[in-house]
Amino acid sequence: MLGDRWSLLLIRDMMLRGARSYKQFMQCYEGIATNILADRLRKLIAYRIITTEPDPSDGRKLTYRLTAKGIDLAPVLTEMVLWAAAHEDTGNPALVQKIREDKEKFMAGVRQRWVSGPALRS
Amino acid sequence: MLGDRWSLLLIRDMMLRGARSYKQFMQCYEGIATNILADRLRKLIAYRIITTEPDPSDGRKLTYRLTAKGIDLAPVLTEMVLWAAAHEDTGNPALVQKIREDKEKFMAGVRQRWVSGPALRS
DNA sequence: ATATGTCACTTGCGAAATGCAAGTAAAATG
DNA sequence: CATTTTACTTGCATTTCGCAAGTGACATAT
Repeated sequence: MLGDRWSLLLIRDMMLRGARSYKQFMQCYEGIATNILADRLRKLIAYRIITTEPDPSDGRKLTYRLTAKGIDLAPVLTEMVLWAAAHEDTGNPALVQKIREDKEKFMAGVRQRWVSGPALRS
Repeated sequence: MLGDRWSLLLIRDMMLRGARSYKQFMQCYEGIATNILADRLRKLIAYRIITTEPDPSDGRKLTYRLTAKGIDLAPVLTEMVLWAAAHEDTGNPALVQKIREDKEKFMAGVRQRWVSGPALRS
């Protein structure tokens, strides 16, 4: 279900980088093909990990949003980031430091970003 | 790196079910093709997540073992099991209950099983 | 000692998934 | 009204996967 190359990366981009639109996904982790991105978003919606809603200020845009089920993946992603930081040389040492200082606080922050509102990034 | 259908399942089978031989992997999560299994084991060895050593009592057998790096995936797998239990109907409710009661204790147990010795299962 | 069985694979091949480039429709912008 | 932007789709070549059928080293039974 999440056992493919991209699904977890997309969720990571939503959680850690705040990606919410097709275009942002294309930019965030460059390398995903447009057809694959469309397919994975469709599947994540089918699995009820994300939802989509139209942007009221721009009829072209869609906003992708993590569901409660998706937000509940925060502990998994958090542990993955920590593991990668410990065993691979990976980006964003500041983020890792922040997570290590207070894991629970970090995850609370992730959840907070998704409870409501159209806010972008942090 | 772990972004394929089988790698994480293999690690899960080692951690949770104590799988240590090719044959056990074939039986544990039936459905993996033999060539894919061989390939994934090779890659996991290349990534230094597992190692292999010959069985002294039987020249045909090989024993696969998690490295420290592999054992460090325990928190990731643990959170995945909890997530799956919360949002999908998945097997082994007893295990989930055990994890929920004391997550740290459970992970300590996982680590303990891999520090030494040829013991099988639990 | 030879035949059969077991274990950890490899090989070949069709099917499915992926990557890439190009195209499209609807809405926004100049 | 022409051009851009956004979120896709389509076609096609390449890669990966799944399945069935070997293979070779070792073990076991006769």
